[in-house]
Amino acid sequence: MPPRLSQEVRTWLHLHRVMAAISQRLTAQLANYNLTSAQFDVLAQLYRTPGLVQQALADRLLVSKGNIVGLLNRMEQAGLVTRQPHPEDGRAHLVSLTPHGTTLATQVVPEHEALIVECLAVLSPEDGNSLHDLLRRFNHALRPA
Amino acid sequence: MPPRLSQEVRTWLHLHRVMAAISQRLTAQLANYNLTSAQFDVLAQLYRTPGLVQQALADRLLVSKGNIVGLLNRMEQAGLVTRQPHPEDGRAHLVSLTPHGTTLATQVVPEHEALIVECLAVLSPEDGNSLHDLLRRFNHALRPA
DNA sequence: TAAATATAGTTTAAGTATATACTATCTATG
DNA sequence: CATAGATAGTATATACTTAAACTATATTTA
Repeated sequence: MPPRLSQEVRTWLHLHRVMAAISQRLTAQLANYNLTSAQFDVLAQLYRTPGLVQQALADRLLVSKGNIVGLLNRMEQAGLVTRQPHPEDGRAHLVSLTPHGTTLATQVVPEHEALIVECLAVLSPEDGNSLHDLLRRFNHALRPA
Repeated sequence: MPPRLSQEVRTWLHLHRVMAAISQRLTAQLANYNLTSAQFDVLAQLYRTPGLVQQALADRLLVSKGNIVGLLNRMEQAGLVTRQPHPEDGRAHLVSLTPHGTTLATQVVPEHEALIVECLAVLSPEDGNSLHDLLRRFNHALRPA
């Protein structure tokens, strides 16, 4: 007979379920554009910050550099991004959106953000503010350790 | 020049980073026992609720039933779980922990929960309560849609 | 400057995850 | 009872993800 779960564990489970519920909707929306969530993340990052090197992309998306390689291979294949040699660093590649990638981003990034806003809107404005503030502080407190 | 991100999008990004930071620590702890996070989830679920059928396991862990197949194959290989024919349903398999799996669970489940508690402890008790309450309500509000 | 070290990107192996189609069994309806 | 539809589990194809080893280029330092 296992003991009742602590509040902390239940918080962690709630966090998982909230992420899962929202991710599911976002993934479904992106599927309309033949984009996976991982590919959208790359697209949106390059849309906001053009001309990143692969390692910078990995750092910003919190994934390994090896992950980025396969992701960019598939997105290059799909005509969304290009890799160009870095003018100053012979090891690095500058990654950019193609015109097609840029066009897609201008369409899908705002829709994606609108769906996030819609998901968050199930909370009252006060709760939304509280959650944002708590998560921001939580994130900050977790950083150094 | 992209516009500033909305508060909702920033909340979503904070959620991602908090999950990533905590998941990283949990994954590192589980690696000491040669367990992946996915395998731990199966282990802990069977520890708390012995004798589940594969589909029930998939439902509780919010993953596909196909995912469970490969997970159980590897865990069976590692001597952690067994599959037995269901006594009343010829299609189903009852999944149980082996003695080795049970022993491992009694060790690693409390350590895992302790690390979750430790991560949540970077927040004040009041903030911890607020976060739990907000996420519980958020989760509930997201459910029907 | 030469050698040691670090970094950018790639490759590989293993695991995770989904959707889809398939088999076997169960359940409900005619 | 027969069959039509639902469900449990599996197999396959594709994609995501990491860690580790590797190559090539930069940087540091002796």
